[in-house]
Amino acid sequence: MIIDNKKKKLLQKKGWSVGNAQDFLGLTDEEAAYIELKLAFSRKLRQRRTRKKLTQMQLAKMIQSSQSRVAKMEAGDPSVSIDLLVRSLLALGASRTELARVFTASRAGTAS
Amino acid sequence: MIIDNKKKKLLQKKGWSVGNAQDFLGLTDEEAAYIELKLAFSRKLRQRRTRKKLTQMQLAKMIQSSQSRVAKMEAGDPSVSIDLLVRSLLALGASRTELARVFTASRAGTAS
DNA sequence: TGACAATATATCATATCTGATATATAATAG
DNA sequence: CTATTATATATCAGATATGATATATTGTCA
Repeated sequence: MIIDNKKKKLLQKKGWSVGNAQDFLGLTDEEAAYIELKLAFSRKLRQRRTRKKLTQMQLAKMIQSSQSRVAKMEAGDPSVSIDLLVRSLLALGASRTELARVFTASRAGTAS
Repeated sequence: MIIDNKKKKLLQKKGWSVGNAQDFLGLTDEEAAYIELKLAFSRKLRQRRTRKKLTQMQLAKMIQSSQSRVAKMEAGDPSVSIDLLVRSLLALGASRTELARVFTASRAGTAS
């Protein structure tokens, strides 16, 4: 995803999580869906972590990572893979059902 | 995931997709869940592709990749990320709901 | 205000993933 | 059987992601 990363960074510069992504830059449907998905996982991660009253540092240790990377995960940084997000959520005890819900609840601002 | 890759390869050597993964090597719950998840995506990808009567070569072009990588994706090769699997599925037109179902239908042999 | 904890952002060496290529092994048709 | 097409497996250079580290920013409490 060479081009996408640039696009994604641009997206982040504006506070894009306000609305729904979809092509206000030249994003294809897949690209938009993929980005939204990652952001949905980001939100879920922060939600899980804060609900458990864990600091980013504590979570970092749990998953053998660093505070800065946790911050990036929660910020939806382009340098973070879905793999890492999923593994982190699993480490936080997220169930399959909960992970599945992330997909259907992807639209920004969906509670849960 | 340094150690996991080795474990995963070992898992593949045996025809492990028969049963359910879970710690018959020293897998933690998260590790097992993560691996099963990836395999579930693999199965879904092949399903989507064959239903559309596409060859691996054709799919490869659709996602700017190579036939060999598609084969690896469908084989659940450790060198394939969830990101790539998800992006491929999106390119094949999979809906969010369909992706979500992958999570809950992860146990080997679940139809759909 | 200042001190302290939490989070954010930047950079970088190394690990991992990726597309490409080559080649091997099915699978199918003639 | 032998072509032909599809799929699998191996290797590798280049691309991307990762943990670590440093530092900046943002709380929060006294």
